[in-house]
Amino acid sequence: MGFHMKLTDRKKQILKIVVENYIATADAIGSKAIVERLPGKISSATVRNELADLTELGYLEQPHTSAGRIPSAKGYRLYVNELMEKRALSAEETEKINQTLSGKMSQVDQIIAKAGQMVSSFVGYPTYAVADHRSATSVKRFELIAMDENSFISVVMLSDSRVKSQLMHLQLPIEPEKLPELSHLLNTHFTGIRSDDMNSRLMSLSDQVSGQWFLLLNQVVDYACELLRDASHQEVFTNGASQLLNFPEYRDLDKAQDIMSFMVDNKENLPLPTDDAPMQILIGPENVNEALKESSVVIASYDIGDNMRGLVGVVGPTRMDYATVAARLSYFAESLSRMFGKNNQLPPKEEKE
Amino acid sequence: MGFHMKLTDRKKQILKIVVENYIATADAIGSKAIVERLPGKISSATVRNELADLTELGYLEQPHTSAGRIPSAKGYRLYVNELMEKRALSAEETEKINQTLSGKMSQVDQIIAKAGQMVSSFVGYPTYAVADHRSATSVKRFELIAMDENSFISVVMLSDSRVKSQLMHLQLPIEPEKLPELSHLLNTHFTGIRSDDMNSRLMSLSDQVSGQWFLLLNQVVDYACELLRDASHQEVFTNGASQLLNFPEYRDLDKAQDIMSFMVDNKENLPLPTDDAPMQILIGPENVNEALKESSVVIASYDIGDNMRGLVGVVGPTRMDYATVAARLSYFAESLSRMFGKNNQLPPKEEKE
DNA sequence: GTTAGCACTCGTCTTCCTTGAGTGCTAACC
DNA sequence: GGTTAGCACTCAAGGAAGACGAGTGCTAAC
Repeated sequence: MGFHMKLTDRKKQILKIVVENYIATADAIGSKAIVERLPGKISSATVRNELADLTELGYLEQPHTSAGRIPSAKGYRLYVNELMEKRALSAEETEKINQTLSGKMSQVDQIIAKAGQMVSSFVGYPTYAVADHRSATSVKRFELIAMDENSFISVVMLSDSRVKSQLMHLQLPIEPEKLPELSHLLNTHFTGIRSDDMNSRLMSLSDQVSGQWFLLLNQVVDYACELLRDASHQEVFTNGASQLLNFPEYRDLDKAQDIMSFMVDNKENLPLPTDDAPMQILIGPENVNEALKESSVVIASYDIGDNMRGLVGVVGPTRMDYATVAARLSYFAESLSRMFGKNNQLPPKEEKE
Repeated sequence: MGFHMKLTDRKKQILKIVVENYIATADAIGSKAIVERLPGKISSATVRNELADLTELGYLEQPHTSAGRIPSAKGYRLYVNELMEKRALSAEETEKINQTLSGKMSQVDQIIAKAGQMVSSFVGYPTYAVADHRSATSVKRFELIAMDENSFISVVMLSDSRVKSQLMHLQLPIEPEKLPELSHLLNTHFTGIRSDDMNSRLMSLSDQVSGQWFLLLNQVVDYACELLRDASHQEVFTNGASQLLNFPEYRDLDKAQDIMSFMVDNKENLPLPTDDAPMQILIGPENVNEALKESSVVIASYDIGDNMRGLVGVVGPTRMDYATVAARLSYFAESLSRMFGKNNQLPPKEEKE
């Protein structure tokens, strides 16, 4: 048996049958059952020979001597790369997706969260969703609004077009007329910079402004720093994690516990795409994370606004239905890009400063 | 055997032993083991007689003829109401809580979410957290900030002191000077009312303002409506749901699936307290929700700001360690109230209009 | 009211056996 | 050479039978 021998067509065909059978039934398949699904008339003994070869080459595994064959991670990989038929979505499926998308969504966080939710219910696997900031976030604009003499609202617009605001209170009263002046100060000194630089800027102002003003500035700058920090390690939304318990591979309570706690409590280190491909598939041990070594992840990204992308990851057992998931997920991602991408939502903006 | 016969002290003592044993081990206990934990010298036959009585009265159950006794829901209830010793927290425990609480939190949503998280890790059971608006939310103040001639920021302050804001785009350009005028319009007509009434108000303005202005108002009012709607069915945060899988009562995959999907995907109808008691315990079948009939929930509430309370619920099997959970949870709730309650955070405000 | 004694119940664990799907190998075939 | 029939072998799964033992309920005596 050669090392880098190219697989014969028949071997590939058999591998494909094994993979698809396992995806559908979670059961090993034997030579006899394979013969039935193979087009020509071939004896089971022949198939057994082929199976032995495929096993030796590492594409298949047998759980125990008399149990038929199941795909190995390497087998899945070959299947995904070469054998899998890119499924086209049926008219009903695209229709259903379009319908799901038609509800209006306004805020970025909402789009991200909702996207995960929609994908999950549509592909039938749990998902996670997160925003991907392509470049460092900074503040684009400050605005202070007087409420009464002891409190005011500070509004902070970030470079990714999100706007955040909060009510703030003061120890000492301030005349409302002063606020525009302070806003101006903030806008001239604290926009377009990274959160790390904010404090030093603030310090350099400390002798130019009165103590009372300084306290106020400090409050607002603190708030902005907090926002920028949050922006860098973004919230991860997960959906439908409990669906995992339906799959027989997580019947083992320990495995279920592992994967669930990872999806629910440890969301932060779910995998992010490593390159710019529109879609990426990580199969079993290809996942760096220990808790995912027996699971697979399909990740897609889509555009929202400028300088931002949304990510959706689908999580399932290694025998996940890659063909269907990939088809649906990529259609989803494309639709989302079309709806919320740069061209559609935001008028082009030049970067500040 | 009388109907409303008051239980003898010995019966109560035995019930207590059964409950606490079951809480600790999840196993039924028999007469012989009970004798060992009972102070005086009593024979197992006597205990058997007592057990038979308690079973007939509905406080105990036997899984099968030769399996000892476990508490029924009624037994738990008696235990919680009368027998449970209110645990005092140890110095280390209060210290640990205080330490956990010392990190600063600014925004209301953050407090809610963080509280659930902290409680979960501290009581060792999953929790859920939600904000409880005591009175209907309305808009307190609008503010529009010009960005460029095609876009502006609308800032909406709600009656519960939260401030939300969003960037909005216009089809037709508008002169920035007009915005204060429009803000004023919004503040006079759309503050202090319920979201249901907003549309009719908007309609009544439709012939007083130009079409272009109307579009803008419409956009802002829509946004406000959305916020008010969100406020009424508030987001529910859950934490540590996967811990449930540790408990033997959820070893059954179907039950695990039920409770997990309830905690993760169906959070909205986790129980809210039915009265104003600072803490409430719902035992097994006392829960209205089908998925919780075999679980218990301990709910506590705490004050944040004016007109708002935070809720934390602890979810676990019926044999949850009520004494410990209750002690820790109530200390937590009190501490949170002390930190974020009316007196500390917000200066008193009179209601608008 | 309490206790000792005893027959009885019933879930759990272990052992042993059967069954059958699936394999790998050999030898014959085209 | 690849292909096929035949056959002995393996091994997980499922079921039956029995031993074990924790726990009960009842009776009769204290």
